[in-house]
Amino acid sequence: MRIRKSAEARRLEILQATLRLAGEVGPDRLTTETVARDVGLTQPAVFRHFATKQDLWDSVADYIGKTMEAGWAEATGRRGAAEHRLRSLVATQLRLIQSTPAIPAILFSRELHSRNAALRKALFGLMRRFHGLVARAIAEARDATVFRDDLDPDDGAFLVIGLIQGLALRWSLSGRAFGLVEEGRRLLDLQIRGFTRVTATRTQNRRPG
Amino acid sequence: MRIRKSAEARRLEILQATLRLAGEVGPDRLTTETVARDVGLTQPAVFRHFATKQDLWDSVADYIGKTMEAGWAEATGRRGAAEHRLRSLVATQLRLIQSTPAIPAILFSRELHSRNAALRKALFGLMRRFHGLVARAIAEARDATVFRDDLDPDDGAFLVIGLIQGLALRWSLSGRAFGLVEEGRRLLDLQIRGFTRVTATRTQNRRPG
DNA sequence: CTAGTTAGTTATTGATCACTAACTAGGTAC
DNA sequence: GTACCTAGTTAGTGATCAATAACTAACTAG
Repeated sequence: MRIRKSAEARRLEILQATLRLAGEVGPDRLTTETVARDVGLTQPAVFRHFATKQDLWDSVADYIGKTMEAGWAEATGRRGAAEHRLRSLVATQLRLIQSTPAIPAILFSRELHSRNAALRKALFGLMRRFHGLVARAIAEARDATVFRDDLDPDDGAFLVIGLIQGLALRWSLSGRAFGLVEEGRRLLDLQIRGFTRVTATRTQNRRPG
Repeated sequence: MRIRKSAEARRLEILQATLRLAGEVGPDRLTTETVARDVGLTQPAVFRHFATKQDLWDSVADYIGKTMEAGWAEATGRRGAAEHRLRSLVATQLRLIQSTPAIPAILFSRELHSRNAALRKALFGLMRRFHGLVARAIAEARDATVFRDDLDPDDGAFLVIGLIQGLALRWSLSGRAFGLVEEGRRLLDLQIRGFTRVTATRTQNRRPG
């Protein structure tokens, strides 16, 4: 059967299928045949829309980047306490990973990186931008005397990002057996408790484990 | 030229070459031809020592596991404060990653996982064992009233492991541009400061940023 | 010295891919 | 309704790999 669609609609279909399938079989094992079947096309039809497979990956990276930036803009745009903005950033990122599990798979895939330096640079740049946003939220919370004043915002942001990445990896290896966002909230609570300035009167004990 | 060696010696040579090269070109892009050339053999000679490539990967995973367990045993064997054991565990792991950069590459490689469920399970099991050791050290430090008593050891261990993984990923993406162990020590200091019980009299301020 | 074993070789095969060439049918402008 | 454009098709190519077949030279036991 031959179903014709507009070039633009097909491009988007192929992009999203690639992204979804990359999360299932792994970025490097994903063939154009698999993508084509998924969107209901023959394999060569993919090359009507993307000159090379590399071009397809570049577009995917671009798509991920735009999606992330949009999410971050929304999370940082809302007014409120810096600590709340920090939570919002992390939650947004985890939701994005949960809905698009290919993201860590692509980020972690050394294959794609060594094959394509541009993609690696783009992903590294994205990570740096996210780090900047997190560090900024931490710095503001520190300046508002909510976080300890000996807390280095850059290092704090590295810990928060490590929290996300460790969680994403464990989630991935576990076969996506738990809720990323809920687990993330609990861990972030703990991490933030460690960041928080402790006044002399406050002792906040819970019963031990 | 035909250089004969004992089967056992060759097996080890091939294993170590695979491990090293996996870190350079990526686990899934690594061909038996590349491995063979590296140890000075022809490609089919590899199959004199490993029945299939899968078998080679299984052996690599086993080798990594044994190396890790040995390192952990040494780090936890030494007597001393629980907090010191925690630092020792993290430092050991980072040293291991620094000397064998393929480890995160293999751990993160979704390709290998989807192709080989056994490998994935083995790696997940290793991660769980490490998590157990870290959690135990944290629990002991908490019971010794060094760490806060509302600190859940499992969650604390997840944060510490996230620290390692985030660091390893950043190190890998950055082209291994910094010292893993030093950077790790600084971040672990920060993380442990967040775990530490704060007595009412202690305020520990440094000048801000 | 000889027979058997084994770590190596060269040559080849079959599978899997990305990508191309040549053709075809659906949509649209006039 | 005809000419043109373009999103599709089928068929096929060349590259890359893991793995095999058949043979060979080095070592080793008797």
